[in-house]
Amino acid sequence: MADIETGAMPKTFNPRQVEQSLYQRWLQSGAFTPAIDWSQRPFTIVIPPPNITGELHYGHAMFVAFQDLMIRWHRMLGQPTLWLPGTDHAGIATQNVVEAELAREGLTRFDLGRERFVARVWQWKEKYGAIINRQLQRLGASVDWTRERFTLDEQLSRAVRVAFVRLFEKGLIYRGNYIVNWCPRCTTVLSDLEVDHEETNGKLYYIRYPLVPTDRAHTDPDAIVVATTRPETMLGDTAVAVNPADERYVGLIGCHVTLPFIGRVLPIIADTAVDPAFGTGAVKVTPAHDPNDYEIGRRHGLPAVNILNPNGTINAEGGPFAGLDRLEARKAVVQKLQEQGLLVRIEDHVHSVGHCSRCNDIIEPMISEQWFVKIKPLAEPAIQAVRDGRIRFIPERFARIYFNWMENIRDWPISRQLWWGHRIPVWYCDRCGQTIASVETPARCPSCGNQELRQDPDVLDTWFSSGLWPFSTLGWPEDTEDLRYFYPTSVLETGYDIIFFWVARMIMFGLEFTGKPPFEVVYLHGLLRDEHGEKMSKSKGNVRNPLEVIDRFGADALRYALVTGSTPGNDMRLSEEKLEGARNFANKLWNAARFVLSTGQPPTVEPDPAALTAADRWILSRYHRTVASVSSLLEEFEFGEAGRILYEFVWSEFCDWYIEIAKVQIRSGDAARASTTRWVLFRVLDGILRLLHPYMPFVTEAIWDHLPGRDSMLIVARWPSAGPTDPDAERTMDLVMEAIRVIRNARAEFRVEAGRRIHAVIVAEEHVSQFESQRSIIEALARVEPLTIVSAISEPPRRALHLLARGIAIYLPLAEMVDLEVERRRAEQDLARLRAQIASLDHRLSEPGFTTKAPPEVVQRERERRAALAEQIEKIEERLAALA
RNA sequence: GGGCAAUUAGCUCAGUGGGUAGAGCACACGGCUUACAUCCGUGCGGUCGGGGGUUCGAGUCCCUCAUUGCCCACCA
Repeated sequence: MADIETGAMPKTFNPRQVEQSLYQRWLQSGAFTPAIDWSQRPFTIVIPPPNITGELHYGHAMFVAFQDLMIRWHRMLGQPTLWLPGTDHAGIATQNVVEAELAREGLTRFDLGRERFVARVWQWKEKYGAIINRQLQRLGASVDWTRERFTLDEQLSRAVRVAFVRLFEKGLIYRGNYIVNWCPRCTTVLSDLEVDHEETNGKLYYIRYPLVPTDRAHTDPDAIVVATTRPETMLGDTAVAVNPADERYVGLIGCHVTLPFIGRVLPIIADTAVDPAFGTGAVKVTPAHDPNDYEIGRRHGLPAVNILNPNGTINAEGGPFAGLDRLEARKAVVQKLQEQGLLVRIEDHVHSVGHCSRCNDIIEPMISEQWFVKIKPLAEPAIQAVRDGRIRFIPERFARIYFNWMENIRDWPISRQLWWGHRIPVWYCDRCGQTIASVETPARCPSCGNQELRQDPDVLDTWFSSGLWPFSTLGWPEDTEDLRYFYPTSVLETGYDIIFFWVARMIMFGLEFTGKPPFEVVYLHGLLRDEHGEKMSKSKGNVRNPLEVIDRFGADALRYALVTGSTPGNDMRLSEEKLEGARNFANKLWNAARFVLSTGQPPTVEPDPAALTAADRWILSRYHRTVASVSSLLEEFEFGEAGRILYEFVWSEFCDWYIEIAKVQIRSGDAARASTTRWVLFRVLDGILRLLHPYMPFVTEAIWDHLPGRDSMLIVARWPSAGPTDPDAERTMDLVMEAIRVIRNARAEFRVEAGRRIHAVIVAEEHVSQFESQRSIIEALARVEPLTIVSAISEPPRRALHLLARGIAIYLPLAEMVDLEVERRRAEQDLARLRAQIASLDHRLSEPGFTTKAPPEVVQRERERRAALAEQIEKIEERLAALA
């Protein structure tokens, strides 16, 4: 090998050898930390803070790939670029994993008590926070570690309290008794979003409620039958309802029944919410444990009897069933009903049952006193911001999903009966009954001076703090320089599954607290699925640690596969094959660089354009086109397409063609030509490294390291700008490459030994000089010798293969291989194909509307195609005549 | 009950101002051609889910149906 640095470059790219040290060098160079420069517009992304519940998985690698791509690209554009890292305390989720850990030690959180339990969770946070950061580093995330945040940091916690108090003082936070989703396992309230509904094969129980004796006299039946899927809730019934228009029951409205087991006397009421077609048309009403019944109860002033303890067991209201878990109570109630002859029948019934999204326990609707955010006043401006384009969703369709949710949004229960999270900044004075919301812990009650205040024991929904993330991380509520400079952020990149949980809340809070939309663009990637298309989840056991993949294929391969294998908003599967392909691409680039470096030092001065060959000018032209299209695709967030274009350019054009051509030019014996070729090789390689760096930061930086004369790292190199194209050179090379292709094709078809050189005649017509200038390239790449290039021939050679390249005739006199009969058949087949093409073109051109209505350039192009086809047909006909 | 996506080569997927269908993998044939066998060359392979419509022209726009997946919805 000729030399320079390639000695240090192994034959295959070894990511493990370079990744970690390159990351350290980036980090130490300070490239991740932007300098505030008010003369320039910054580019900012705040990381979607990973939950500290555990290690990162594949899905996280996805957001790293996209965000780091944008970040590195903008950094190369010269903008002050901030990617702010951090993690989320993830209230209920983290509390659950730590509780599960305790359970393995035979403990519950109550054994530790609140303080010790929270300390235990902090230990967990330290451990997993560190693991997550290590994983981000292995992925190559160029985040600014000097600005790392955690949602429970003191400053961010203060932001939470300030936000709460401001909403409270504005009357947008209230406390009240409403029916909510209750998870008995987590013993906390949940928002609607945290409840997963699953279709379940359940039962519909028909239960007889006896009429009170006084009512029995004037009616026919002595009981009314109701249907329910949750018979145990009958313990909390306070009425039976029928539809007022239901003739079966009109006579019973106003009568009373006796609730079995409990003995409570329940009125039979009329309410239009009752569907006469369902069940018996009579429904038991349990205002405390069913949202519908809650509404009915409100309309009719019914009492609500809560029959459940927080842990899901039946409380004293359940009489004989007190103490049983609700599901055991169901069985017991059914059995007792049966014994007493009150169970009419049981039907199979499919219905959806709410489950806790965190622990999967069955959710119980329950009346409970909670804190709520009055959401409509926040939602309206948030809808407006998207509607008027201040925030743009990519892909756009998600804006509709956002609107649909925001327009039907319900008040947000924000208190959680948990220990891990931001304590609600509200204190109660038990002496005078005052409720105090305060950023700082109040010393005494402002109205009665009582110093013994009791803080609300609950914590806030974890998404309350996440909603503040884009600005709390930059210093809000303080008016910091970071906040002024980097906020609003540029792009919010995340999965479409947390639009409601997170994106919507950030928009509402951002507008409410800062008066500005928190970001300009919401880019939503699809969810990562396994090779079988299954959603990845811990319970399915198909989650993979990205580090395992990085160890096998390299971080570049993982990132490239994630970014190019997907379309925004569409799910993707990641297969081994895709990862292999991406790894191979990194290796291809590595080896292209090894070749370029092996050619020796490039000239330091740009060569005279006149010294460039058509091939040189062609690859430079193609490179400039690539720069232009990659840049514009990135502007349009078409990351996958830009990645594919780069792949195509690097592999098919630069490696497969130009490098092969360069070998010929370098070995031509012409020192000047060899030198300009080296210049072109280095020039294009340099550009490729820059363009590819946001996709494959490690391999590109590693190669950059070997390039001569680099005094700074690629991470801070400038993004290239597109130079002029050279259509002339492109046309010439298109002809030459096509000629080489058809010759190769014929060689393969006729089984010419790969190494054998054969004679070829190109009838170049007016292109003689173009072919002549590329003679040595054609000879080498098509393996022809001697090569005869003529403008015309009087008589075509008889015993030769006749090929056409863009209408140019090429003859391969392969006397011993050519069977005239076979040749004739080939010619006839070609002719038939061309005639079919020309016929369809003629058809189009003759259609009345086409020539008049289609754009002139389209018509023109079709005419040219027709002319070219006609010319080819003519040549083949001549050839056939010659063969005859 | 609403809504959204997907349906393109054997497989996984691109195809984003409508203008002659692409890639990777797989497969077949031939190659260790001194950057790379994680490679090179050549080839095979698609009535773009069905039906209708708009248009000179539809994978691309509209309607409809089918299959699959997902989201939303207080289905006792």
